[in-house]
Amino acid sequence: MSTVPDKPSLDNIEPKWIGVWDTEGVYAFDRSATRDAVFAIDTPPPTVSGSLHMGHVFSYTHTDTVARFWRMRGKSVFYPMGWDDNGLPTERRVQNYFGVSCDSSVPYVQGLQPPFRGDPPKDHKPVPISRPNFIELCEELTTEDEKIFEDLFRTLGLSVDWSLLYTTIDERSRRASQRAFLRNLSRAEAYTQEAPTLWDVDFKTAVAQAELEDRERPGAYHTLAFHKSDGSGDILIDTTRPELLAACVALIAHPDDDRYKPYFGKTVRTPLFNVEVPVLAHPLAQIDKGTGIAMCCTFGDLTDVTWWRELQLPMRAIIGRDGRIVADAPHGLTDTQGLAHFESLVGKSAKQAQTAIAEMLTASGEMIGEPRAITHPVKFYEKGDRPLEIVTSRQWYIRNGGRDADLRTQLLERGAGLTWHPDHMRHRYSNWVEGLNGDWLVSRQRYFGVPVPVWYPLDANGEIVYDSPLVPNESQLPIDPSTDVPAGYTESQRGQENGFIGDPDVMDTWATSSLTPQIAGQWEDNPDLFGRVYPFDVRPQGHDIIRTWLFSTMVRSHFEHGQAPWANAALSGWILDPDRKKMSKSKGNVVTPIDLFEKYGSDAVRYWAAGARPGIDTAFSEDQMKVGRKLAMKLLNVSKFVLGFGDADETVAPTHAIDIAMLQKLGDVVKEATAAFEAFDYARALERTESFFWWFCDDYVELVKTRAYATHSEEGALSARVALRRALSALHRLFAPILPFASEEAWRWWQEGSVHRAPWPTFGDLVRESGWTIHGESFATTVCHVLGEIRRAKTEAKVSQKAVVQSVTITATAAQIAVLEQAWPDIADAGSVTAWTASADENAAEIAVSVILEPAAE
RNA sequence: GGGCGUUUAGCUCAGUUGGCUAGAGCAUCUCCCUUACAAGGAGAGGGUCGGGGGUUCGAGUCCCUCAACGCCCA
Repeated sequence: MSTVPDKPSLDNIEPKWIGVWDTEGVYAFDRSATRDAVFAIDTPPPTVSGSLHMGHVFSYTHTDTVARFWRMRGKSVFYPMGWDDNGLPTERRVQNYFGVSCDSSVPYVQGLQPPFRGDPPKDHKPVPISRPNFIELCEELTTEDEKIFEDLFRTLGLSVDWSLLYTTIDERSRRASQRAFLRNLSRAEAYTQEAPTLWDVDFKTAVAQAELEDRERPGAYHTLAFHKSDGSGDILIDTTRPELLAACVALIAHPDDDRYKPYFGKTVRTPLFNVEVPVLAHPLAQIDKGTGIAMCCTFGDLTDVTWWRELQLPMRAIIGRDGRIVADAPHGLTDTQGLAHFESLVGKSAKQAQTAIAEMLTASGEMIGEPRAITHPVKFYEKGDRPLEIVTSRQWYIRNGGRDADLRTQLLERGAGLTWHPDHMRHRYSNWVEGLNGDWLVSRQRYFGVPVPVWYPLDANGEIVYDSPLVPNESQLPIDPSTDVPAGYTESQRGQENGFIGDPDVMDTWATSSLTPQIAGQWEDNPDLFGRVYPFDVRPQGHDIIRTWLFSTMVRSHFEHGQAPWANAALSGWILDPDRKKMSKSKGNVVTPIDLFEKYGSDAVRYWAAGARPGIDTAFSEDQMKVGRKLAMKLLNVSKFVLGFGDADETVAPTHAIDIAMLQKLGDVVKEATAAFEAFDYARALERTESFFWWFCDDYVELVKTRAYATHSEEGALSARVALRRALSALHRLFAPILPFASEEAWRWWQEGSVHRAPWPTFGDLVRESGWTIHGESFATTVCHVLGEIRRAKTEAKVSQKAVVQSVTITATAAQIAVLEQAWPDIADAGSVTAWTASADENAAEIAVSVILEPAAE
């Protein structure tokens, strides 16, 4: 029995089916399924501090189609969602939304009311609040944002099991993050070290290599005269950072550079400050850059750090963590006039100091000529606005192969062992790992994050003993060392001599999100569950974060479990606007997903997303959404039509050749779509299904509809109805991963349960009978060619397709004529043909069709 | 500078191990209010497959080379 509405509609089918799916638990993960019966997805937790955009819709749809496919293939699909609310983006949003800033020195205020809730005026000065108050506001705002995200993902039709939801700041995540860190620490995979570190002077935090980006910036070469200590003249160097002159510790040239060979081992005196520094050789000096000899300062760039370390140079840091010149003159600066020069720079920003020092150098005659403007790449924190400085600080690191060739090789092998979709993305991984130049810096001097879970003893002088950190027992996790107390101490000993102090830092967001398989799989908290899902089947993500998220997840799993965290990595491309520019808020070309859902329906938006091949950048296209809506509507309409012929005995075998041909064609489509989905190529699966579907509607249904009405015989009608219903069932299921709403709508008119729990179709579902000898594809091609010629004749004569054809004359091979004879009654019905004649010609290149229309009635 | 990718119709893209006259959708044009669908249907026009060279009976597809664009890394 089927119940088909008179007027099928896509209106409001989203809330209708979302509700039913929830009630029926269609997407619930079966926790009793063994690992081999599970398909586990390591879903990317989106950052909730931004708005949802088309990029989310795009890539999450890709994953969802694959999830739905495997669910229909009988797998218990582990499809969790997480919200990445941990970290700097949230802090920033909270500052802007509430008009506050975090200040650890401010005391906690019970029931604090922030000055604003949204849109503080532009001239508002942030109100400093305590760290606990700040974190409360972070939690308040993320809770609101997460609700919006969930609604949107539900409307998109993601088949997520929402009971598996996690956030990267929740208790379970903090526990997993701290536990993994402590285990890294116990195995010496994590360590703390005081070292030069890339530092963002605005955010006042260290940043990791993976968060850097080069930006082309204007700069200027200043030519400075250093004075040979023996008084025999000057050596000229070019520098873009003269403000660091007081931090100069050496001049460095290439060992093969004949111009400077005579001076290696000798010393020069710096301009303005009159500090004696050595002239040294190092292969990183570039012979063809500037004058070929550079000043090494502590620190202007990463090359300076290398020189400083390898040549064992002294430290003369002059830039503070606020980006300004520090008050204390560096070691070695003793010259009275030099000290006066330095004094005039104290407190200036790097930029101000540069201007000031250029003036002084000009006055002293130690700058040769004018500064020459250039543009050059400068390192920035990817979220930052000012160039990074390098300051020395104590930080936590996790080894990642950047300083260890063996580990690097192991991690390269892990990456090589993944199946990448598309395959060429593997190069992004190996490229990055091969280029690592240091370990992974995980500590951040921020507030809203997972605390580094250690304390340090204080010695009798109140000095921190970094070498022997105090660690909590795993059963205590998660902890906050700023409020929790290490074993054997009392709160009163915090900060006291012979007492203890908590590590003040939090871990970088990636240090937690690198554990999403462990967090979602409830590692250690629920070993039974973890054993059923880990290692995961697939990590879907954007290709822009291979170096961060994908790689860091690999590192953690490699250390903790000795294996890759997943078998597959599926990379999504970018969304481009119709002008092929990357969509971004600043360009004002962002479209809100919710408006598109309302305008075209969720299925239509999914159709657009699923049309993009894996990993390929794709233009945003409302036109494609219109096509998707058309397709969804067509699916409803043809379903209504097919079901309108009434029930048919499903056990009857189709007898008419064209029916058999259609089923064989569809059987082949099922094979192709299945293979495509197995390879994560949802786009190919869609394309094959869709292309068949339009042929099915335009040609096959038109050919058989008259017969199916039982115009000629019950036997012929039954053959058509059985074939139509078999095909319809398979089509509903084939479209279900892409168009979950329309498929479900039509499926439930005549089937029990959800299409999303129905078994994925097989070739055998379509071709159940053995002994069919028809070649479906060529049979259908021959028949449809003739049908097409009849239609064309009518179009060219500018008459209705309903117009009666007096006669059709066909020249074709005997085999083709045999085909046409079998299908002729259907062709005649579809084309309103009265009579036909055929003559055999074995040499006919193609079927010749001559159509004579009946003269118009008038 | 190194790596990777892309280049096929006006636009967006398919084209799998080399194999019929290179395809689809959108857009354009023509026709048809046809009984599932007018938010529909039936048709048509439109291409030097980025350039050059090579392998082959045969190249959009394989090889070499050049170019443009994009991304990643240094």
